[in-house]
Amino acid sequence: MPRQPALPDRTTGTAPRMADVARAIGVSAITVSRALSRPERVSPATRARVEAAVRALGYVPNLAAGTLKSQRSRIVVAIVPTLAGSIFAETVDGMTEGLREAGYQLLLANSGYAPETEESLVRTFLGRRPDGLILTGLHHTEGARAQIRAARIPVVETWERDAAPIDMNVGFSNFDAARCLTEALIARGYRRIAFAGVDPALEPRSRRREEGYRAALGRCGRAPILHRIGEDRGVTIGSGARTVPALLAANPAIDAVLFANDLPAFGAVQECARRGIAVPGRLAVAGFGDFEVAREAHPALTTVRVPGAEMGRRAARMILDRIAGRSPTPIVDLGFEVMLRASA
Amino acid sequence: MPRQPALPDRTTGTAPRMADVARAIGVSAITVSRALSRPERVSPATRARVEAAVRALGYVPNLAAGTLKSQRSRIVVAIVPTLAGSIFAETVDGMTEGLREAGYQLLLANSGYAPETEESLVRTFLGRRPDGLILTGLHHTEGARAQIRAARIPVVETWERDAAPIDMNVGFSNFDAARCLTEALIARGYRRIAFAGVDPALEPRSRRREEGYRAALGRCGRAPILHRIGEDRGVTIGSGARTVPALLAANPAIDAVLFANDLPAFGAVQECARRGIAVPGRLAVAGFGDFEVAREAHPALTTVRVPGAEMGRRAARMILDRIAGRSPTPIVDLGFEVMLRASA
DNA sequence: CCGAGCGAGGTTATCGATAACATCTGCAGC
DNA sequence: GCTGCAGATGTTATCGATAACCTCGCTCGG
Repeated sequence: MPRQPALPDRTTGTAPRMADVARAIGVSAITVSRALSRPERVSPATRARVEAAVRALGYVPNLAAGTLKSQRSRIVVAIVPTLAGSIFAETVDGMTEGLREAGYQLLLANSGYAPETEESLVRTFLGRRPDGLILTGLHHTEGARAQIRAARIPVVETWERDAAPIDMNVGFSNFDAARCLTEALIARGYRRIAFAGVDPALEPRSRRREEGYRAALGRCGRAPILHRIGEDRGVTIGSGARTVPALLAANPAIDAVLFANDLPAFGAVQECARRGIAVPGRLAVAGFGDFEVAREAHPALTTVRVPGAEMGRRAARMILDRIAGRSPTPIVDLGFEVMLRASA
Repeated sequence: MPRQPALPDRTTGTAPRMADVARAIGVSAITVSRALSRPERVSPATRARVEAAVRALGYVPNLAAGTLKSQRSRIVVAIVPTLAGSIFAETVDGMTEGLREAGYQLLLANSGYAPETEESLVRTFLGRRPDGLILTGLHHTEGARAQIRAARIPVVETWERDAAPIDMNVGFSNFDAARCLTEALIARGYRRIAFAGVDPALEPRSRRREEGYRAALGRCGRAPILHRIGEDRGVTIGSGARTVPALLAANPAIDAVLFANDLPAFGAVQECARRGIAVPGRLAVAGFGDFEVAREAHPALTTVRVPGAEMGRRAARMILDRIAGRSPTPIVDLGFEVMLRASA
């Protein structure tokens, strides 16, 4: 049913359009558009009348229409593996923060760590014609990469560091972080150090940490001792607790264990307390991430601090810079910090 | 510059449109549209040709255009206070899960616990013409409520329970949960029970918990002992640790403390261990939420389990049901479960 | 006194998909 | 042979905002 083109027609339940606002104060639609999106381009008097009419009518601009014509959606898409477990949540918080100020919105998806899911998410979300895209990690399917490149929008990959990102990259070296932490353990005199990580095929970042650990051990001619955690429901405190007896049974001679994540490391420390295993006397424990629980553990966890929220903020800023025509540094290494505490 | 209406014009860098796909296989645009959104309405042969052409051209439908004409955005907006701290993160995970299967996308915002921020977020996000809206809690500004009602879309309020929601409601009673937990403490013989919550003006759910606590105490004629936590950076483990000495200094006679959140409760348990305060012998500690850390604490935390992820899934389902024209039960109480463990 | 220059606002065409309505083909039923 | 009808596909108008271009009136330097 065509809408009445001449009369205001406020009787039907349809939401007011820009033209309705314009008619109410006797200006054209484009003036309303300008008053709302570029206020400096209309006279203060007109601007005030537009604002009053907008309020009076309860007008809410239809951004789908604006997006269609202007080819700018003011949407940034972010794909993270999961929000649970607090690992990526603060990165996402950092992103929304930066984007909101600039009037951009965040369309969020979680891939559940599966690259194929990511690919199908990418396809669907690109349909919104986002002005930017933020991905977690560097491991994407070839199909996803092709689609992303074809979209010709700013892209930031986070949580890892790479010299050849799809477009831009903000992160830190999981490899170096784990290597430095392992070297710190070696420096402290531990010799039989195990690594407990999740399936490397599922979590590339855990794999890089494992490689860093191997590299550090290799330097002093020691063989790695690997243990898999989190077969159940991911990287939990409980999975770390269960690791302790299994690990000690399989490798009684170890004197330290490095977890790919603070949560299971914390669980291990707790479990050791329960079993009367001295930490770090009998078994040193180290984590990864420096979550709050690491500081508050007893003994406090030796771990690596990573720039979670800062990666989110920077990623948002890099996207916005590019949209604004500036050229941000395309590769940013935010580094990490080894936190030596009582557990190792 | 008008796009070539007759020739394919693949030379310019513009993304292919539906019309380009249609031209490539000699059908009309509407047939492509149908093949993609209602495949059962075109012949299998045509459908296959469309799919092939879509792949060949790398066509990605412009959802802004579709939204504009069809008045359905396939977007659901969710506003949560924060993603940090794992409280709401799993609720959001639950939402995305349910929505993705139905081809809907989640537009996420965090209000930082401030109703005024929420109001401005609502305004902006309604501009996307979402097909549904999921809010945290029942406390919204009058302006926000008016806008939401005017949008005439399905709305779900979560994390609290109310007989008169804006539209639909899925949650649990924070009041009853805290009351039951307090009564359980009383039943266990504790008499001087303190409550440690955040500023009630900032967190309505904490306030309701406090009221439940008061109600339980009132029944057995005891006066409440209140303590404020989290002046610093919100509800952290550390804030709970710092609470212990302050609380005992101000009220040496207390024998139990109920925290509005598991995180500070956990911090308190840890701090007691450090200070040699017996838990629950000298001081019983209870939390709220049943996060994993509660189970893994030492002693394990007495707390209340709340249906975090399930609220997200149900909220998504209720929205989708309404969109599909079904009439879901508008008010769902998912309940809670008092978890009696060793700490109280 | 005139025209350049600028600020304020208007006109028109268009972004890309889809709803609504129209057409066409083939086949069942009488 | 003809009507009716379902299934497949096409035509047209439109969703609501904004880019691009245009007009008008005013100020001000020479």
